[in-house]
Amino acid sequence: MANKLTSRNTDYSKWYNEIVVNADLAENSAVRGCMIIKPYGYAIWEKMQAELDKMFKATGHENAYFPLFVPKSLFEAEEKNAEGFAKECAVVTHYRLKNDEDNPGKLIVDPNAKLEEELVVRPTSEAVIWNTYKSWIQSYRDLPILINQWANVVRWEMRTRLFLRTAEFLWQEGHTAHATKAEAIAEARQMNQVYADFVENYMAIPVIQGIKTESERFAGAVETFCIEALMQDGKALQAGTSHFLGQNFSKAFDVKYATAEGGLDYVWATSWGVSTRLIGALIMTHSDDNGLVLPPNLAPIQVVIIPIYKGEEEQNEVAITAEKIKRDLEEKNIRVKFDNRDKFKPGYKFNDYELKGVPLRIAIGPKDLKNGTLEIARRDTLSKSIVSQGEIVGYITSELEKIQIDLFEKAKAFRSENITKVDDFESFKEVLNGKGGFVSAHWDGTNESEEAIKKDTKATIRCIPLDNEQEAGVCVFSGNPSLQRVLFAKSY
RNA sequence: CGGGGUGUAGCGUAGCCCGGUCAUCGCGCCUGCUUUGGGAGCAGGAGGUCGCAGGUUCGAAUCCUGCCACCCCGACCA
Repeated sequence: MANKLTSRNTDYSKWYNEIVVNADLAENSAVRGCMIIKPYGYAIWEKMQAELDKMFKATGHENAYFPLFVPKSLFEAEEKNAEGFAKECAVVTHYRLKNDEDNPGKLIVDPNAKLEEELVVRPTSEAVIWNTYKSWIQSYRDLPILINQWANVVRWEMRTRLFLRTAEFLWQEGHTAHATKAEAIAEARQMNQVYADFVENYMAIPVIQGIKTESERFAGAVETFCIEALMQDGKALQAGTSHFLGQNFSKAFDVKYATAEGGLDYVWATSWGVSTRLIGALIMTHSDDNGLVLPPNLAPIQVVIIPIYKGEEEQNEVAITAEKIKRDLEEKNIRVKFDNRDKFKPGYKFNDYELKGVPLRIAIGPKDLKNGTLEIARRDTLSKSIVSQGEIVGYITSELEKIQIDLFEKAKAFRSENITKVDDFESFKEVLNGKGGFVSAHWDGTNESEEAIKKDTKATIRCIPLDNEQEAGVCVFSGNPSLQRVLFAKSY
């Protein structure tokens, strides 16, 4: 039987809406494609932010904040970058409304309040930041600058998709400046590694690190590193990118520094980012027909305690033990919720927390009080076991660790099954249209073949894996010689 | 912007061809009683300018015209 969440052409938004997010803002279309993140979903994002932030700090970065608005003249300074984003920019042209004389109670844009220069709502912040760096950098002593910003950005996509491609999204963007090319490349690679570590260790999503081909590269970058994940429906998802920007931005914004040797040189740059898209990746990697499945390391609630009772007296008795277990677990820094609401029955709560993806559930009722036991249920496997109250803290602690590992291993096994090597174009198409997933195939390295394949199959080159095995072969499309296999997939 | 489709309560829907007790049903919401180890049952209740504006008609959710919005497929994409 087809799993709702894993079958092809699934409307994931149904889950999103029920569980974390409501994208439906208004009858008024202007904000279509934006998302409302509900408290529970935002708690997941906060947890992700906290962990990423620690990793950024550990690698020497600091947080700062730059403006939302980018004067058009700044925006267009780096031509390739500007061109790449031009088609999806929201632009502020006026700064005032006034009463509509023909339509009492309504407002119109005041034509007298037209801005001299339009303001682009940032789709990314390179322009503002490099314009600022210009005044911060004079000497090699000012380098490196290692800054990250947590912000929202706007990209007016033709077609939006909850979490994966919303018109506005939350992200972090790191922007660094370096004295040497080697240092900047090392930084870009390092941050890609940080992303891979975070996504694998906290989100339990296996990723492939690689570099993008020219056509998939970030506009304005010399090299784009990425992490690519595979969703349950066989489509690939770009989960994060880290760019080596060369001297493109320092030249565009004229950011030069005095070298130690007394010369003058342009600065080397990187930028890197991950976004709320990762929440989408989380849902689409682990969840099942019963709702979300959250890895313990990110779950806002790791353990929920559900009391079972008849009557107020029994409820009070159960609550005493439940509260004690809650305290014991919290002492071990486990995030616990005791849901003692009388308005809902146990069965309802069971389902509710399954929908929310809470990793472990403890049920406690009269039987357990009598026997000194508890019923523990795992969200990922839906299995139940009876544990004695005295052993509960140790049991929960090790189960949470186990779930974290099991989720990752399960996703990794799925991915392994869905990387298929093919050597001719017929089987290439067959795999893509059949089981999907990544297709590992030889490619001659030309734009033309890549483009032709995309046109024919809708598959793109997701990446050239880092440390890729070199292997002579022939391009699956053109038959020309090839040095290595690359990963193709249909993607979000 | 090209090709297809839809718009009825907070959500999901029936009715539209063939105009007239047609505003239907489910979920959710409110009240009361009974319930509580896997989404409770019964009884009662609240909630709708049938996307908007015209038109045809004695009468329009239903037919006609115009407009608006949204969804799916393409170009774009963290």
